[in-house]
Amino acid sequence: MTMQSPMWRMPVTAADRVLLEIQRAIVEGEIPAGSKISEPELARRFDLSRAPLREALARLERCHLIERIPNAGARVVTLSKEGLIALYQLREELEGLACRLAAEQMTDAEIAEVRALLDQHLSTQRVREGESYYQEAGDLDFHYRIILGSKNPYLINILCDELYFLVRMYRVQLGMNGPRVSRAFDEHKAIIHAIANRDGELADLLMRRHIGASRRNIELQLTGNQA
Amino acid sequence: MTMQSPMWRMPVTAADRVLLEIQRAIVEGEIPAGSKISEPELARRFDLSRAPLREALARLERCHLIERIPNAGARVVTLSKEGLIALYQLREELEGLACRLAAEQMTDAEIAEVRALLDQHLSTQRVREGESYYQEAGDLDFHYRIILGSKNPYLINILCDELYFLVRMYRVQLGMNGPRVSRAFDEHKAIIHAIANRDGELADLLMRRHIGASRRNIELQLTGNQA
DNA sequence: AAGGCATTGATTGTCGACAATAACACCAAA
DNA sequence: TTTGGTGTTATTGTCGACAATCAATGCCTT
Repeated sequence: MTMQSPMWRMPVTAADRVLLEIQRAIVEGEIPAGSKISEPELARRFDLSRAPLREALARLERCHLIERIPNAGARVVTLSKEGLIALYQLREELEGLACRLAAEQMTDAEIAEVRALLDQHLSTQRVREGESYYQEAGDLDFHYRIILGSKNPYLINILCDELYFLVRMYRVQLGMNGPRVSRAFDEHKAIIHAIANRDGELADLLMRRHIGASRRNIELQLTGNQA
Repeated sequence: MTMQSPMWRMPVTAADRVLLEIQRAIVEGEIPAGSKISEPELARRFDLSRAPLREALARLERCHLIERIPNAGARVVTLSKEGLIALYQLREELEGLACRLAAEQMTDAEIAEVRALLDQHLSTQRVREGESYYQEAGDLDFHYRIILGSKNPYLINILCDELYFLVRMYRVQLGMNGPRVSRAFDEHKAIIHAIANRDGELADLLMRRHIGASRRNIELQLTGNQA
């Protein structure tokens, strides 16, 4: 039960580097959702052999960004309403659990760090109103801290390494918008406040609501723009 | 959101076959917990190249049976009390969710199938008292049905493909014992009964208790035999 | 013209060899 | 004796080529 403490290890190997690049490309839609993955083409594009590329593809499948069929190739996942709902059902449950665990596992120092982080993000947010990137990064930071605070390696692995790339893909490609950007800060503060009070049940409830609201927000975009 | 409907696809490729063999070997302790994995050695043992073997190792890492460190090799996981608790915390939460979803997603036909399955397992169990294998297989069958009944692809993937090999490893290597073998049947019946009544909350509660009891059972073995 | 079948083409899966990195042992100096 | 450095060895990461499999095209038959 070691599972290295830095969330992502430094990309030391070629497979690691190309994995990060392809992850970014897929999440940001540079490689379109639903498109076919060609191993030779990607190998040429990133100028490496197919061996490390296949290693990267295996990990992409692990975080649900591509789907592979033996002897038939891989496709980038397609975003859908059912997929979003299934994904967020899990997020609600798992991050709710993370909150309960964090309420009894996080040190006072770690909690203080998160609060400082929130204030910092709030100030930068006020300046750059509407800049979705900072909201994105700030929100991710917050959720990551809570998840890590659970101190459960399996939970951390599932959320941070396997599910969050898909979450980001939905959020980036369908866009975050409107009044949620500022409301999210208040919800974050309420959650960390509950954790600071060691009230795991309340933090759980608030986190589920927070994630549920986020899901409905994306769901609106999804039903409005396409389908 | 396709994710092929048969839980495990037929092992068509060499990597698939060797993966199954190594999984079994690790779960049953034939390859001891904590031991180092040597790629050349395993390649000779299973008479294939390192390419499909590394593919298999990547998937073994995915289901937490081995831990890899770049440029340093892989080790079989070591079983520990903390690991067991962290694993079962997740199981309780996820299978509880599976029960709530199954209560509203499973068809009457699927529910009837599970009930038939339970009766069948009960009869074979009465005959072969103490044969832990049949208990193991029957219990797995039951849980798999409920999980599949949730109809949530991500939940199914996490539980069946990533977590359950570790669960089996704990159960096989530490042994199931005592009165739980017969009690489990009653708990299973109660759970499927709640699902049949479309009472997701109750099924959730019963499943969490069921898994919690199983955890305490293994925990006893773990603290008694070693450490 | 429609359907089935074989052939062609491309892609994936697998192999053996090479290069780069890390673990290990040994030796020398403090 | 211990510590630091160094050389060796073994393991992992990467490469290019071959074999097996699948998708597509065109042809033949009904």
